[in-house]
Amino acid sequence: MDLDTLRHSCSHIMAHAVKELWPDVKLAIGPAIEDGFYYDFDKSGPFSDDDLLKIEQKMRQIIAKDEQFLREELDKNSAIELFKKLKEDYKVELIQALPQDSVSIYRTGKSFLDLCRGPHIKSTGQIKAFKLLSVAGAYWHGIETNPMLQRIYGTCFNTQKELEAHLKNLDEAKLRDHRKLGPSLEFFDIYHKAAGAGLVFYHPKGALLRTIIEDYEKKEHLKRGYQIVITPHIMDVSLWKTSGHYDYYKDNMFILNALDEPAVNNGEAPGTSQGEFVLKPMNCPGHILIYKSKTRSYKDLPIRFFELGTVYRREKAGVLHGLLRVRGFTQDDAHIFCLPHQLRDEIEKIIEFVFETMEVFGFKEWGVELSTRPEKYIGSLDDWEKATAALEDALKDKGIPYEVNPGDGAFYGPKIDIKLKDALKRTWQCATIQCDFALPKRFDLAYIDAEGKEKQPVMLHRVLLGSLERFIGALIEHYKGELPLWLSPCQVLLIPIKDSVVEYAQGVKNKLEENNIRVDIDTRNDTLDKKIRNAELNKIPYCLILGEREAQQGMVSVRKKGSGNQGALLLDKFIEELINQIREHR
RNA sequence: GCUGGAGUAGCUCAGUUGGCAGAGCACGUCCUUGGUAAGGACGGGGUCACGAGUUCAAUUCUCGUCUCCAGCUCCA
Repeated sequence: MDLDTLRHSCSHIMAHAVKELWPDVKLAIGPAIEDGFYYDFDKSGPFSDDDLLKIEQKMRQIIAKDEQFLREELDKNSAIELFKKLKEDYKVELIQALPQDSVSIYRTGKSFLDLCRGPHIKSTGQIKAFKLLSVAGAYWHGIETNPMLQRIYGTCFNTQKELEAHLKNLDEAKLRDHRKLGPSLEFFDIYHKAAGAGLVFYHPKGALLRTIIEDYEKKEHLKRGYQIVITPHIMDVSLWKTSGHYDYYKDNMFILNALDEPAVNNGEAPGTSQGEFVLKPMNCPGHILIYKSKTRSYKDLPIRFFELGTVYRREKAGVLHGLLRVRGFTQDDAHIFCLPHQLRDEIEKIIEFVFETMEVFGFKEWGVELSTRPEKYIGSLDDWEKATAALEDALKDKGIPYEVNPGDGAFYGPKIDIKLKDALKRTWQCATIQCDFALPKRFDLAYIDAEGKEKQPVMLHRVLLGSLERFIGALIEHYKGELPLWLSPCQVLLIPIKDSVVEYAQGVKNKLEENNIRVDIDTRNDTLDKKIRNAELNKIPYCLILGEREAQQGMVSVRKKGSGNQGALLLDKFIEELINQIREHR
């Protein structure tokens, strides 16, 4: 049975049940979605968890009756009359918006009918396995100013077994939640009371993880002809007016008043700032200023500036979510200034860089999307076409399948988004490549061409991991907190069995550290079993158990996370094997 | 920002129909010196999210604020 049809029918049965329990409720829409279905209702009070159980029960009764789904065609006007009589205002509105002359409705049982294009299953008895999951508010037509309806989510499968597997998968996702794992592994926390919401504090282990990631990225960027730059966290408001960010995102920027400061006169907007500064929400204007600091020749291009740039955005309270949406985060951000004919090659290089980086971090699958010009945009239509074509050509050149998101681009240019898929096949927005003719124009960027004439360079914005915060969240969930060896903040934990071997353990620690292995030592007064348990819970890749036997022979007893005792090895041998394994991992 | 739910020790959670606040883990001290996932005893730790109101008395009831959770809208 086609799952979409099954789920769509299941959502009708849910609406049927709701109408029987609460006849005054008005129906909105109820489609099948990925993994399930929902139906939006207009009801005066909220649905409680108990109500969900009641609805499920009623649905089971309707399913037990095995009522037929009967299709009827009606002309538009009589359909409008019918739904007006039923006081289904939302349905009336839907029908009025439909272009065709006739509409179809479906009846189930004596009492229930619904506007619907279909198709549906034959009868309600074909539903074998379903569950209602949650209630949430949702705007009518998804528009913020419209009334808020109540949406009930549910899911439905062909067999009970598949349903249970899906529910288990949902539980599995909960176990991987970075908001739980992150703090419990002492990677980070997100204080709310003392500091404010949406601000991340990296604890030593998380800061170490981030440092490892940053070091890797710096090295790779230098290798590929990028130059590392560092720009200020606050910059005069006039700069953001020039860039256009102020007009588009003023409400989402942190604006600092420093009225005792004299107005900045940067020659561009004299006197406009009156000592107002903006906490940077983007790194591009900073990089642009560096580009503009001297005359550039066509021979210098492409110029690739890379910055681990920390930006702040005043996100609405309701959108904050763990490490995925925060108010302060660090991007692995680069801006590439190039000649028009270099554009495609640069884009292709970036795409290769992205894919290689994803693989190094252990992500094997991804989806690619091309987003085009939005309603609010700057720049000329001609430039937008050129930019979009450049991105599209690069994707085609590389033979990369992609989907198009019309109108989803940035205000200054179209973009390619690369969404990686984790171990549970969930997608994470990380890399993005944006083509931009607009900012070079606004900032009057130039290079001198072979004939000595001033020309305008093209600019690419791109991030690989996106926000390091979000990426670390993705890593934690992908690996369930069990990071690969090369990323583990602590790679080896030394466990001396008793006080008399602590000195030996200290020697082992020094030796490992000389080989750049990250190592901790647990000298606390706990039993061996307890220390091993702690190491497992902290997801440390290797433990070395050190007692009299090992100390006498210069050996270490190796315990691998998840696979237990590996037996004893000479210390040198262990180090050799470990180093090989770290290399192999990436 | 919107709709709904929630907030008790560092963590996981009991509890008080309005009358001195509880457990396990974690932490500290002592005993124990161990061989591959929790050794034992004792102890410290709380403005019961915050602010008002009702009351002889509020962690408990009412209102407001903040934060978190499930979504919606948004995401340069």
